Amino acid sequence: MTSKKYILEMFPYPSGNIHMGHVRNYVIGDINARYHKLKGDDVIHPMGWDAFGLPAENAAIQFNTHPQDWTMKNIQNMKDQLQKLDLDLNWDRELATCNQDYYRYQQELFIDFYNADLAYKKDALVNWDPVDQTVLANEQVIDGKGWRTGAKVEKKNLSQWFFRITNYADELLNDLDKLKLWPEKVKTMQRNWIGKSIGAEIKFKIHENSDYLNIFTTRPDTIYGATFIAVSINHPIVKKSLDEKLISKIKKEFGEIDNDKDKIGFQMPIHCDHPIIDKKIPVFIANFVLDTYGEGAIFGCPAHDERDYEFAKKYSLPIIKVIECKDESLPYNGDGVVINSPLLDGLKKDNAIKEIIKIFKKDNIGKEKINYKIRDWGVSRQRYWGCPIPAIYYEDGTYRVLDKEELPVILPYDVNLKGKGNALLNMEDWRKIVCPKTNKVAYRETDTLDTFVDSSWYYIRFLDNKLEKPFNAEKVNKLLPVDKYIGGIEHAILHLLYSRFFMKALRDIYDLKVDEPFKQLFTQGMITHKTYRTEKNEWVMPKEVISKDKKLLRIHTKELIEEGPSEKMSKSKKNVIEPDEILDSYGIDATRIFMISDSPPDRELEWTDEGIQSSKNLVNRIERYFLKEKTVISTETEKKVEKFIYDIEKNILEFSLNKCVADIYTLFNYLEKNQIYLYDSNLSKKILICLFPVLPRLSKKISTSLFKSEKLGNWPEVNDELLVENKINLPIQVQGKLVTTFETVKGYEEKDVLKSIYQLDKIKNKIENKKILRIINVQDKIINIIIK
RNA sequence: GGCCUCGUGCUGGAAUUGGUAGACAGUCUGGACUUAAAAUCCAGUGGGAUUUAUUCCCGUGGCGGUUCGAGUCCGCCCGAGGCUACCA
Repeated sequence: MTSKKYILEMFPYPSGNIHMGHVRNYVIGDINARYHKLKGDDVIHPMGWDAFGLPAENAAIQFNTHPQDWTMKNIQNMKDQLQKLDLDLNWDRELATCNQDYYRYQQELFIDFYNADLAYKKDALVNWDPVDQTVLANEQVIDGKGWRTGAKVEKKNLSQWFFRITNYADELLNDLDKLKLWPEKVKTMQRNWIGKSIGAEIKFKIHENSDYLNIFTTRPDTIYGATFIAVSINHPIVKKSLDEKLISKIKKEFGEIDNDKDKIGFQMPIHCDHPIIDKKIPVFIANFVLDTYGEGAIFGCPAHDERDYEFAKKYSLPIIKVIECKDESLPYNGDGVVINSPLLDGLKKDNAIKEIIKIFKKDNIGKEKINYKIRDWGVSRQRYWGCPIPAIYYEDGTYRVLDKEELPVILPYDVNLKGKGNALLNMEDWRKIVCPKTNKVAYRETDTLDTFVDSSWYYIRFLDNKLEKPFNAEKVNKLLPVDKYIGGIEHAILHLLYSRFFMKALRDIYDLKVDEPFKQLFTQGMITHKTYRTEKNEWVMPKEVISKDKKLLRIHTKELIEEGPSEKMSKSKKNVIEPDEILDSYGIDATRIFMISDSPPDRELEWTDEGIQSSKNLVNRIERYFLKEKTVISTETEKKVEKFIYDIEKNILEFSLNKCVADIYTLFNYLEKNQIYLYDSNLSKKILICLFPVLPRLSKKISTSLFKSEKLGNWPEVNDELLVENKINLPIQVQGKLVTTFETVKGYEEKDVLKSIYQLDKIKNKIENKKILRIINVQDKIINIIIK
């Protein structure tokens, strides 16, 4: 029975050239795709381009070109390089996210999301790069500075589009358990990112007026220990209580601290009533309270929280112990018996939490609450080179999301990128339209979508890349999830979480039957290389380094070179190996072998000259082997070949590709050592088929010369009978320690074996004059003799 | 600080998932071939001891435990890497 196999590698950003990391990624996928084809499966193995994004704009400015031209040129170049690698890809499925026939359907999806209330617009504090005049994503802010400009990032209140990923927080979390074929590490990272905490929401009444302050806590059991309230500077209560001038002064002070772990606060002219005890507690604005988590307000319990403790010490606030512990161990945030809390005394943490929530509920001052760390996904980007958001604004400030009939909103080509900020803002002709529905003047949205939106659904578009709808629901139901998705761990959270969200959202909008986009995720390791630098601390490319008299020298200048540790290949350290050059010198097969030998594919692979050379030697050796004249073939040889088929298949399926290489060596070591040559026998056919996924060129070449055909048929069925090895070397232990092995056959009679081994000198020596207490015979595996 | 992953020869790594530790490869050493180098082929390559053998002992970061038996399971400790970081 044939089945479908959708094998996908994360599509590349067209930066200009394929690098070794890509090669490793695609070789791993390609071996799988080729194997499944040989098994007779319907294999989908597409390739495309994650083609929108800021680097294109930067390059356009730098090289005086256009992002589109730059991107298209890169795509062509990289496609040529991929084709040189001879990967078995479905090029007819190719897509590029910057093409109209992709992004116009993304605009449709945006409208779907909007209509389903999964896309919305709101004012939000965003990271604003004052030099580039653009919003930056959180991950583009490094140590509070813009990654490109190095300018200190400001918080700015802007109206932004969001996707309601928080609607799916619980499902995204729970469904991780269903993803049995995902690395545990990635799932953990996603769990942490979603950050579900169970606790309580408590209403604190403001003493001076009738307002309330909501506070989220995971430790309501410590409520008696609350001695202050702290809120974020952006909390609405701040605006109500203080004037603008003072607020900006505090903001400035907060911004000026050197160590951002230092805690400072400002006491507000208001207080809160403690919800249980009859007392007032002060309210502070504190720099350590996050406005993006919980309610942006906390109650401080200094005795049982490190941050609150530090803050209380600094501002001489009372510290009340409510969990039993030694005074020296304060702040103590562990479990324990509640004290100094009349309604909770004697209870342990869990019970105390339950009890206090009961009391809160009864008095209507609080309830249990689940809080998530994950925020809604801000998708607006003030950049030109992205998918235009299909919305328009009227002069009165109202806006309308377009209807699908009004699509596409095409990204204009003639822009001036030299100005500051989003080039679309200056495109008056493009921006200004007359709304066909109202006949009113309107302006197009100039923000474009985060490029992570582009990559959140491309795996669906591949199934029908020319369809005049975003996707074909029937095909999605039939062909998704992707069976094997291969890529770098750096996408563990963002891309993979966004894609999971998209799949679930689309499922709900279109009534699809798919819950998760990727059934199996395989994260390949990076490729490392030694680093080299001159005494002047200049990085030097490996190909410029030669070894002479045990010293490393730079080829042309003869400068002395110092060798550094192996690190991820990077342009900045120049420790890169160019795939093109390797392919030219060693060929595709040797490159493929090296990509999977030595290290398991999910771990680092260190590039070495010896490694690639010995891979080439293996390829040559196999080619030479098949030139030798045929010899007599024994059953034992048949068995070895059968074992090879079984092992290599198992190892391909388990992504243990390094072991596939070992299987190949083991087989040819056996054949050559015993001078068994198979030439044009049936066994050769089987071997060549099994070599094909790993060494396609070589396998084809030998097949053609021996059998006059490139294709030798499907993956061979493993003959189980030949796999069973009857003869075994049974390990014999005395007192659990190996003494010798005994050659016998499977299914031996225990007493016969014992009789024979008692005659062996080694055993005799050990058990002479001793009493045999017990014989442990694990049939066909081991015999252990226990003596006294 | 929190969470996760992982500690096996000189190196990358195997080990049927609790049953012969070190497969396979690289490196290095010696030998064959060669005018020479590369390639190729042969032998050796965890540590130690000795009577040099079809020998013995030790050995999977450390200590302890479970078991007839532990690289594998459990507890504590040490170390490395990754992610995340004032998440209330």
